[in-house]
Amino acid sequence: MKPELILVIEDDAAILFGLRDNLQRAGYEVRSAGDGHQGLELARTVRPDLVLLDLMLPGLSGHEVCRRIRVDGLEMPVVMLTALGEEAQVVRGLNLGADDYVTKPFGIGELMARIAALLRRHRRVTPDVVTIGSLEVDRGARRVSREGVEIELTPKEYGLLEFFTRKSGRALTREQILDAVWGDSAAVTDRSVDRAVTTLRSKIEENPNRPTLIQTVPQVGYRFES
Amino acid sequence: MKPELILVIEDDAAILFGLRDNLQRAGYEVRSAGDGHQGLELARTVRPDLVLLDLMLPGLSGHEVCRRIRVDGLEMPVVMLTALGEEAQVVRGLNLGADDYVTKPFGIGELMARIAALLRRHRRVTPDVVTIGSLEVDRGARRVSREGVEIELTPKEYGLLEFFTRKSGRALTREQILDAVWGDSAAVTDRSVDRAVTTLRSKIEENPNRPTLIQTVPQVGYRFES
DNA sequence: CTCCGTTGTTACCACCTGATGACGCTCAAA
DNA sequence: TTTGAGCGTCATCAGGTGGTAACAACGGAG
Repeated sequence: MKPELILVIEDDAAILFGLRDNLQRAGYEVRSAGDGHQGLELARTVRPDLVLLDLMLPGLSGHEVCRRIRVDGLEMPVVMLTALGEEAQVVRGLNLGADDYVTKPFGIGELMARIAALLRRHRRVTPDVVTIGSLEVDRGARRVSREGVEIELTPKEYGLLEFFTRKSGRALTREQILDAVWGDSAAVTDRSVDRAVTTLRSKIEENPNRPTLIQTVPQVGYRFES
Repeated sequence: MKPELILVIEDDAAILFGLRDNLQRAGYEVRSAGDGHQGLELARTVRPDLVLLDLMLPGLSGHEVCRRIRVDGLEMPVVMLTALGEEAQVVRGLNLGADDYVTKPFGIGELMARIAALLRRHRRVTPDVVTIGSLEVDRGARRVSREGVEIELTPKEYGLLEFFTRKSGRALTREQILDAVWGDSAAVTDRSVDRAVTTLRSKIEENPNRPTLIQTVPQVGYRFES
């Protein structure tokens, strides 16, 4: 099993050092950022398994980083680090989609246990390799195969498929798909979603004319079988 | 939307009363138990959406209750309530599968926010599905089925049915239905509602000639059974 | 019993939506 | 510079969808 990747967004170098040290000793891989913008960028690109997020940050605030992470559809657990006596802040953070918070100064044992609990719960919900019918999607290795033979997908095709696996069983609007797979930066028509779905179907469906994995939901978008 | 059900397992009557009061005011439905055995029994039978669990309990300890809940494969979030200065206990609790803990005395606002956050996260994974008699409407997947067999609906039919499920039990005028399902943009006669209801009935009613799910309310419109 | 307003049902067809082949732009590798 | 893969857009086409109309059925009022 690949070690789990934790992103620490924290501007206090001493605390960051302590966290990094403890996390690595516990077997996690660690990336870190010193301000909000850089942290958000890393969260988007390296897709950590969990984010440790200081509330007071230069650049974007911790709240804003958390909110944008959720807006982007990223689902990893987020743990807020706050100073004492900020209950109001905490409430706000939790409402923005944070999963937990820990008050500084914190017991390192407690923090590690919380992290382990969140990762365990999250893993239960999103396993690394997903099997739908005879199709196998290995999110860890970024590989797709059917009956052992690998299916080559382009980056966009894979991104679309991975998004589908994370939202399997739910009807997804083209807009949701665009936001998640293309990102809000790209100015793209939702016809492009259709196009991408067609090519993806041609590669992963047994019979692309009668798709079973990716269903069209008329007037809405698509649904991936669960 | 049905209110979410929270099970509180707590032996201190004063704290229990306060929790119950706050939870109900926040719109949750509350069940409670005063000892571990009874609490576990309730968790198994009523399947609450979340469990608030005191650590010190007569009968089974909070830890034991939590462990058995997980052993049983129940996946609802569990929040532990602990007294101050029990970090070791907390670590143990989190490792047993608790999702969070709160230290007494706690700020009620913080507790409520944590509860809301956990429910939100958990709900993201379990789509909301409504059951009327033997009919099952999965709003997340945009699917309808009866006894496991899927019923294919056109977009308009589904939109109409979903609207009905959201307003079930109330008589709805054709105008209300038009506004909600067709949108004010479309200039459509209210005979179209009749027609849509007819086709919908033909698909979802056991006996379309004697409708039970969608009742006609003469001179007004229709009512969906609740 | 008859008339009339309301609702159910069926047939028809204009329009829209989604699938897909073709094309061209961009970017990176050779 | 060339080449080719990736990908977004466009045009076209087939099939489904749903609105309208026309008629049937129903039920209440007089």
